[in-house]
Formats: sequence, structure tokens, C-alpha cells
Amino acid sequence: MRTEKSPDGPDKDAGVRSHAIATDLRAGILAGLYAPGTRVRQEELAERYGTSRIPVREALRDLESEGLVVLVPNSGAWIAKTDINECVEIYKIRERIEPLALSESIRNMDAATIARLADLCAQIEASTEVEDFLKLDREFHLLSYKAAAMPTLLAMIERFWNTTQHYRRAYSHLIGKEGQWIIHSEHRLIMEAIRRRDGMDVQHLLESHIRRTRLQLQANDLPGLARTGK
Amino acid sequence: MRTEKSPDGPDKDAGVRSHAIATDLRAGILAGLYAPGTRVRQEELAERYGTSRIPVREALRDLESEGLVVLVPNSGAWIAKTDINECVEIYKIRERIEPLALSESIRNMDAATIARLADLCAQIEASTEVEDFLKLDREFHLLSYKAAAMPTLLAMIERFWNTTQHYRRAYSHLIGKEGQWIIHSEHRLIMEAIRRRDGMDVQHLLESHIRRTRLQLQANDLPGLARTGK
DNA sequence: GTCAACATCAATGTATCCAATTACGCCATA
DNA sequence: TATGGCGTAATTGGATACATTGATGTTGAC
Repeated sequence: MRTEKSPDGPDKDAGVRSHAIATDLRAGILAGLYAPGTRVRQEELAERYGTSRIPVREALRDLESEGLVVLVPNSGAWIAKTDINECVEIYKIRERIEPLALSESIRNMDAATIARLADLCAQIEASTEVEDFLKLDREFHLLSYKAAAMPTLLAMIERFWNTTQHYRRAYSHLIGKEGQWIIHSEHRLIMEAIRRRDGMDVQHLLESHIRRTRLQLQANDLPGLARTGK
Repeated sequence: MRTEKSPDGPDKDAGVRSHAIATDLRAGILAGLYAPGTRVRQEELAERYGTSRIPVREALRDLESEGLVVLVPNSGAWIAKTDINECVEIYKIRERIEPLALSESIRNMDAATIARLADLCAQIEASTEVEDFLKLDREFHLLSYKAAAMPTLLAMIERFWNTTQHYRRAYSHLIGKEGQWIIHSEHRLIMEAIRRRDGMDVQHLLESHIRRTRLQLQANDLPGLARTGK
């Protein structure tokens, strides 16, 4: 983590340690480097990043507001535990807001983006590793929303994708390659509706896509992920 | 702002200065004590609350994540400017998520809450002062969602009500008492649908309620509130 | 007279140090 | 042996002091 300014392109977080720490921690959590429920000690992180505890504390605050970390006053910080109830709740919210984002987005979407989406769609079908699938699927959906002139909504959606990342990983392992044909079909239909710029159709298709996933999550109860009652 | 522990009931934020400061600042912003765009100096707040700048900084961070304050690294903090585009965006989101919250809520709602809602509904119609209307209207809607077992969603909704507070105030002044009959009628219909626990109907009615308000906001362009390009 | 470069200042970002709270382990006792 | 109280250690919350960045005003040259 360098401190001097980068010559290649402006570093948005240049000079602000806490942002850099938050970004790095967030990436680590999403990559699965930290087990949910793990205690996070400020001093330990401070040493790792070569700073004092102050920027670490601010980074942890940011991550808490994103739902990735839980802070308890005078006690400590923990990596947020996975909670199937929270996950289901978030999926219900996503069923409502992501169709909105997509329908707004396709009104402004340029040809290059549509081509890129089609490319991603094909890569997703060709993927063999779960981690590849997760990365590509995320890029496909988030890119499809990007042309919507709704920054607040897009930030919310990304936050929700982050907090449910562990469940998507577990779910992907669960269904395996043979269960993916449904997802591929849904993606193809969505892709086609995007091409037609059919706002109503994409909304229904995307809602079904998310809703079906939620119901499957609820039905399978995902072994290996602790369900916290606190 | 007392520092000793309160004997009457556990103070959730006891011992955590930053939460107390954030709560107080948030209330001040929502009450209109700070003009949007006003610069906020850490040292000034620290002096006012009798603390150092550390808790102030953390409070400002919290408020930033709620959209009430804007932080610029190495520069400072400002009370978030009102932005008609952001307001419209949030209303579009609310049109999707609040019907979800309400339909989930009425499934669990007890009789006492329904009675309280009816009471609030009547008080809203009887209100003469804008500030009273704002307070009652907010309580009515947020209470109607409260029985939904969706904490993340409810937190989001409250956040949105906060960031658009200034617009609701301006809007209320704009339409005056004579324009309120539409709102009252909508509230009555929603109230009746809640009584019947008609999930589909409440969703449509609430969506219309929010959507109509949004369109009126967009049409009137609310004089007196700066529209920032930034 | 205008513009540019520099110096000074003010406000934020960070490090170090101290205080307060919590957690844990030990010991005494029933 | 199990349990309750107490004391110590570890960790977080906050205050003070210093470093760094950005803004402002002045001065000099063209």
C-alpha cells in the first residue's frame, strides 16, 4: 500500500488511508479470506497496514454501514455472520429494485455495452470454475444496470450484492454445473429483451430470475453457512 | 447531552459519543436548523459537544453514509445540498420498496397498531401546521411498515425519508391546505386496505400515492430549493 | 494593470498517549 | 466439584499533539 501519489491516473482514495484500508478489507471479505464471525482487532489491522488505529476504525465504520462488519461498542468488531433471513430479505428487495434499475438502464444503453453484455453472457455459459462464474455473473448484472442515471440505486444494489456474496458462492457450489442451465436460459432471455429494449419484459424476466434464486435458497437452507439467531 | 448513564432505560448509545453526536446532528438537519450546503467544521462541532474531533469525525462519517452530509477528503464537510434529481430517484425507489414493506407488514400487524394508524390518519387531516403534518405523516407511514420482519428494508426506507425531508417540507408548503384533500383520500384508502389486510390493494394504492407525489414534485420544480449540478 | 508564483494560514488527516470498559482467569467457598 | 466474586490483562474509546493538504492573500515581474 503505497503512500506517495500514483503517476498513472488519479487515485480516488489518494491520501485517505481509511478508504484504502476499507477497499482492501472489503475485497478480502468478498473473496472469502475472512470467515464470517471472525473477530477483527484494530491493532492487528493497524500493524498490517502500517498505520495507527485511527484509519482502521474509520474503515471498520464504513464496512459496518455496508453490512460487512458488525461493531459492538467497547467490545470489538466481527466479520458479519451470514444470516439466511437477512439474505432472503435482501433478495426480496432486489426483486423490486433491480428490475427498476435495468429498465431505466436499457433506455440509455449504448451498442458497445450491449455487445459486452452478450460477451459476458457467453463467458458465463463457458465458465467452469465457481469463482469465475461469480465474477462474471456479477459483472454482467451490474454492467446491465450501469446506464441507469440513478447513482443512489446503483450503490444500493452493489451493497446488496456484497452482503449476499457468500450465499451466492455457496449456492453456486450447491447447484453445480448441471443445475446452471436454468440460469443460462434466464440470462439469454434477459439479454434478448435488452436488445429489444423492452422495458416491461426485462423487468418481469429479471424479477423471475431473482425470485427463483431466492426460493431455491430458502428451500435448500444452504448447508455450511451458519444461520445466526444472534 | 448528558454523559452519565441514564437510570431510566438502557441508553443504546451510552458511552459512545459519536452516536450521540450523529443523532443530534441528524435531528438538527431534519429540523432544518442547518441550511443545505453549509460548511461543517469539525473543530466547531467538537467545541459545541465538548469533545475532541475524533467522535465528531466518526459522526460525520455516519451521516455521510446516510446521505445527509458530504465529505471531501482534505477539504471538509458540508450539509448535503438538496438535489431534485436525487429526490426523484429516491421517490422512484420508494415506489418499489415501500409497497413491499407495507404488504409484508400488514400480515403481522396487530389491532393496536391499526387503531393507532387510524388515529394518526385523523390527526393528519386535522393538522393545520406544516411541521405537524410532516411529523404525523412520517409517523403514519413508518409505523405502517414496522410490523414487516425486514430490518434492512426498514432502515433503508427511513434513510430515504430523511434525505428527502427538505423536499417534503417545501412540497407541503407549496400545495397548502387546499391541496391536501388528495393526500387525505389516498391515506383513507390505504387505511381501509390495511384493515382488510389486502396486500395487493395496499401495494397499488401506496405506489400511486408515492408516484403521484413524485410527478407533482417534478412538475413544480419546487422554488426555493437549489438544484445542484455539481 | 494583470497574472503568476510564493508564502502564510487554516482545516483536515494521522500518530501517540491516556482512560474506560470489557473479558478472562484465578481463587475462595459452599 | 461447581459456582460466585474479584483482580488483572487485553482491547477499545477518546484526547492531545503533530504532519499534510488545500486555500487565501500578497508580492513581484512582465
